[in-house]
Amino acid sequence: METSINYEERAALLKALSNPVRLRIVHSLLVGGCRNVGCMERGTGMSQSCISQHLQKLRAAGLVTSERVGNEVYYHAASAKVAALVAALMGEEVSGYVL
Amino acid sequence: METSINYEERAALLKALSNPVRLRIVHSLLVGGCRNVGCMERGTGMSQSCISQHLQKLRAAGLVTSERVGNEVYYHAASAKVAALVAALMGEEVSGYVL
DNA sequence: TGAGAACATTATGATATTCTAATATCAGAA
DNA sequence: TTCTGATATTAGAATATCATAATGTTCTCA
Repeated sequence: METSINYEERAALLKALSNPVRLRIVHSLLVGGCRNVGCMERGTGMSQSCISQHLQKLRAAGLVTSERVGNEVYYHAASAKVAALVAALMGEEVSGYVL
Repeated sequence: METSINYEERAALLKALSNPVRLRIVHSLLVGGCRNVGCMERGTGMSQSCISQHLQKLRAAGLVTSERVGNEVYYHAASAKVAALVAALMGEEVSGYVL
């Protein structure tokens, strides 16, 4: 059994994505959908606090980055690696994604 | 925000994989490593019960299948979809994997 | 049939996750 | 500066996860 691979780190990546709300958020970012919290609230029906906490987890895991523009904060998928993973999961083409 | 996609189901898939021990087990199956419980025990250092419970979760999520051969039970990765997902995560080629 | 090997299941305590409610921060407009 | 909208953080309860210990089950072989 392979022992040199960092399974902890990769499992943590999956864990950060393994929640329906977070997966939806990240997928939405990749397909050019919701980028700020308000839109995600409306899209998911979850509370503002809940969305914000999920975004915090995604940030902590390095899956998304954020950028403040005036009053709002805009999110982006952090890397091509994330895109590749989600594409494999969703059965979609990475070429259709936006970072 | 896309609403017709089943994020619940896909998140559940990720969740089943999002544990270091389970990820290692599935990856091992894909690269032709450990196939039975005893080998996984030795490879991970976890107890027999613990491995068995993880295998149960993997089975329940449809990630692996099992096959009894005499005294032992042999496991296999369940689908090409699983292989594609793990390949994307690990940065490996699906072509090097076995189902 | 009986013992032992290989695996599965159950019970349980410790820890983690996830949501809601309440409160705090931060930027722009009046 | 004060109000307001947008987002973040904190506290807390309900539920889920994970490892261990103990017990069941199933197969092989003597």
